Amino acid sequence: AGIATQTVVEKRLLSQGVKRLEMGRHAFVARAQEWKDEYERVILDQLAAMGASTDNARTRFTMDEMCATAVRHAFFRFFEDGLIYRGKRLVNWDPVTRTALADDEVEMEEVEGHMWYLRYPLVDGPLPDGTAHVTVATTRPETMLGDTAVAVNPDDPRAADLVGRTVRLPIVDREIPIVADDYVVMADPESSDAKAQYASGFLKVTPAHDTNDWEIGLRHELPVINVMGPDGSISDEYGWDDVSADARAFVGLSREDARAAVVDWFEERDLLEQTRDYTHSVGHSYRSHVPIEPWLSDQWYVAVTDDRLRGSAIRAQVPDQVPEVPDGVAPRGETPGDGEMRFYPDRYARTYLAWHENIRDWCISRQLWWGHQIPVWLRLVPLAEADEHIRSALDGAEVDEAVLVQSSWTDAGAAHLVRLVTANEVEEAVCIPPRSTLARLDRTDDKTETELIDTLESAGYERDPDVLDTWFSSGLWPLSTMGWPWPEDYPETIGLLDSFNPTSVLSTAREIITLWVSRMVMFNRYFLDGRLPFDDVFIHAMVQDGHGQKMSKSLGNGVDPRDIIFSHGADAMRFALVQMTTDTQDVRMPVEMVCPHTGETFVPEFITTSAGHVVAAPIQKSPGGDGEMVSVYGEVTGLADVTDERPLARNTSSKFDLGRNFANKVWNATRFALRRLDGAQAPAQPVDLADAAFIDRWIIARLQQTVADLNTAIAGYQFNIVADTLYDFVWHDVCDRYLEAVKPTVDDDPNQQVVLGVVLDSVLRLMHPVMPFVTETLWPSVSAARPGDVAGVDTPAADILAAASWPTVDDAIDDASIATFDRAFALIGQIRALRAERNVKPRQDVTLHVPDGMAALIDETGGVIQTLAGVGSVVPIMQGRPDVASPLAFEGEEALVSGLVDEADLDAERTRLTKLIESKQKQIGGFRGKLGNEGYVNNAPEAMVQETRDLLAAAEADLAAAQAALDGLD
RNA sequence: GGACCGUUAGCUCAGUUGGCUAGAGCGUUCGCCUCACACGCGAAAGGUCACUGGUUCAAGUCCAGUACGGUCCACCA
Repeated sequence: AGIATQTVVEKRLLSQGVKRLEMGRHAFVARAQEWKDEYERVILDQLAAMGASTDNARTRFTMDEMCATAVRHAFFRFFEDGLIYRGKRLVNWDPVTRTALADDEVEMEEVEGHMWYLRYPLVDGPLPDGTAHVTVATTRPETMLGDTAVAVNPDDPRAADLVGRTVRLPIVDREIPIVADDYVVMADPESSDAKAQYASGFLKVTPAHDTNDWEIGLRHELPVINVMGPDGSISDEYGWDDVSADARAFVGLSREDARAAVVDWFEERDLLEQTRDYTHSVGHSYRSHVPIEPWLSDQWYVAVTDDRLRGSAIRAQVPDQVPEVPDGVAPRGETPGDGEMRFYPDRYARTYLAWHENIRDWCISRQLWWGHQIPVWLRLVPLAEADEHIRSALDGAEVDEAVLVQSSWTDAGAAHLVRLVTANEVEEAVCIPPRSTLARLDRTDDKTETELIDTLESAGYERDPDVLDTWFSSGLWPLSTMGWPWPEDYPETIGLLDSFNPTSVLSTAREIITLWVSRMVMFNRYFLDGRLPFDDVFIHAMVQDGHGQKMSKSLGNGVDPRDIIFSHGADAMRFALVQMTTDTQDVRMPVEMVCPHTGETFVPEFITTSAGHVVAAPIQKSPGGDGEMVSVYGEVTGLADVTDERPLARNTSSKFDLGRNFANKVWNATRFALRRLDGAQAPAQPVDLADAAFIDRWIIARLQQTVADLNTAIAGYQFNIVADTLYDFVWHDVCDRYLEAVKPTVDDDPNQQVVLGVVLDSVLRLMHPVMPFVTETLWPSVSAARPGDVAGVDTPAADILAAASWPTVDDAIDDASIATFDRAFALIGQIRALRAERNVKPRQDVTLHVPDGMAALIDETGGVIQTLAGVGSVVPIMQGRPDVASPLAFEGEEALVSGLVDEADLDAERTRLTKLIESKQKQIGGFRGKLGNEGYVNNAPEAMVQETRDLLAAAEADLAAAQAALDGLD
């Protein structure tokens, strides 16, 4: 619910020829609701397609009745506690759509404009040095009608003579003071700062039409004169009451026309000193794309700078991320939640802190129809007609100063905010709580909500037409979705607040730390006695397109997850995304498109059209060359402006191939294993690993190591490590090594069948969070097929994988088996390399002639080396050298492989061994260099130095073995 | 203007308190339709870790600066 939605709905209606103002508020909100329902379905479809484990019975929308109650209750509480106030402030006003915009809805654009230098004559005549005027430099001459001062930097040499004097404002004939203010940039043509180059040293101060001037106005207590109306035209109806005869001619002009007219007026009277071209950045409305107008209007604010809100948000941070709260914030205390909120990665703790240190009160009113309407009724009455207690409360108050008083609208004792709008007119504001809160207030009258509103409206009150900023209701999310404040009114929510608030982690995007995270923390802590809404905040990376641009709807470079699911499947998409989730700030995803007609894949181009939009497609130049024809997948759809057309093609990205292949691998591996487990008998006892084959002890050890690694990674929100760990274990250890190794033995080894079943079962459990669909699908078959348990591996049965327990780890991981396997695999690697080099067919077994040490390893690993390296027989090397054999050096010993080829190729052997010798020599050189360095030997940890010595010894032994082999060739 | 992120193999990226010979996937090259999987199996080639300086026995990793790309904030920082 927000400005974007209203804009989209408005645009849609307009395309049907319907205007918002004509259809009326009620009908418009109904249309917006329809639009929201449509997109809600899309979003819920996406979530379901992606396999989000959400409780769909508790889907919530921030404008649901339950959430609306929370919003109104929260507003009422803040109002009563004096944390909501009303004040005149400059807002970012869009004169076209006539709405105020949030700062983040303003887009800064570089504009090529002018700097005009205007002369304002001194009132009391020239100075002794002849100075008769001051020259102000401005890019917005039309606002001079509202000038109430001229400012100069106190360090400016001219300040001494001029500060305290007055100038006569041309056109308006208003006498305004010259004041000293540090904000003013001093003129310096040599400066690298454009502002100083263009400055005259004198700044016209227009508090009603410029945010900086507003601040200066506050510092010098300057009058605020608003000379514009809501459409941006010059007007005398919004606070301008000294309109001179000359100025009268400007009233009614648009701001653009007024600018030209003011410049002409000055030029005609020789008061325009000069005009220079000037490029500067100007805030534009993201809706209408016109320059925004800083405009004075009445808005509602939340006093987030109050220590109860800002201070509480800061105190929530863990001390090791924020050791000390900043000055002006109460220290952490015994309040629950203090010092308990942690950001991942760490750096975002500083982002959050910096925002709160510099926070300003939050303008929460929006001139929209779509949203929670502000629950306040307002009326203006002459001071004389106000209630006695209001008059006395306002006694001595200044204009615009708001005062909370006891309300007279009901005897509930509720608050009532009053404020002098002018010296003799008072604005009364009454907040009405939601029905459920009203019913619980301790009061003696029995008026219902409707009756109260009737009473107020018959007394001349009208409801504020504005709605609340989206983030006001979003900030209440952890509360409003759990039935707060009155769960007893929603039986299905009873107990939820205590179960899910605080929740363990909030996962969100960094751009939302200020908008949303901050507000949730402030609100939750305020309303629940300090309780945090969540303990951890995980800020994930953002996906950018292949060019490093952020994906966005308006750019059209975003990707619908359903398109990826269509091309690769949900599990593949999830796996790839998890793997991309590193702790950096952003990740790139090259986007391709698939043409629905030809099936061909192409990289879309994004072009900015004359309308300022971007579309994707192969681009063709129009024949006339007077514009770009946009051809969407072969069909020319017209010139440029096709942003609302959903592309006919689907997006895809080769980024997801890896995940698709992995899902396929798991499926096939399971298929294979199930076939081998078919008919397996359940043993009476869990298998004791001491009785198991070496390869079984190894895979269980690797399983346990993997579980431990996954647990660590998950606890630290290191999701890319989770994906990589799973991939490495499942693909390489389970599939490439274990499954291959057990092929010859598993059919006849009941214990191995049990281990295989347990490994398979565990793999599915470990992979389920990342790839839920394929694993859940395989689960029933695997559960049924696994014959038994392995002692020490806890995998209790479960009907549904989603609800199956996570494997627990035995503390004592069999590291020895892992180390032994690594040695064996190194030998396997050598034999395989040899086979590849000689083009030995996979089915062709070779013979390995081994020395004693290697024989022990082969023995210990029980056939693994033979199976994985394609070794048919192992014979002691002492029995003699075969005629045709290739030597290899392993752990300092020489072995021979025969059966590779029929004829010896001595040159190939020499080349290979020489290469090996060179590489060993290089290694040895490195190790010796290190050990020869006294600094290293003396300063590095002893274990590391010893390790280097061992490595050196091993490399030297390998070198000797390789050298012996080379010599043996002759 | 400020803050933050990135720059490592042709491409997309790992590399958490500095420490073994800098890794993965894709792509490339060679050999395989080996009875789970060609979305596969085995092997190989490929990197002066953006640049400059510094700290250290030791720097992809820490510090300072530069260049390029990106994100956010902009009254403030």
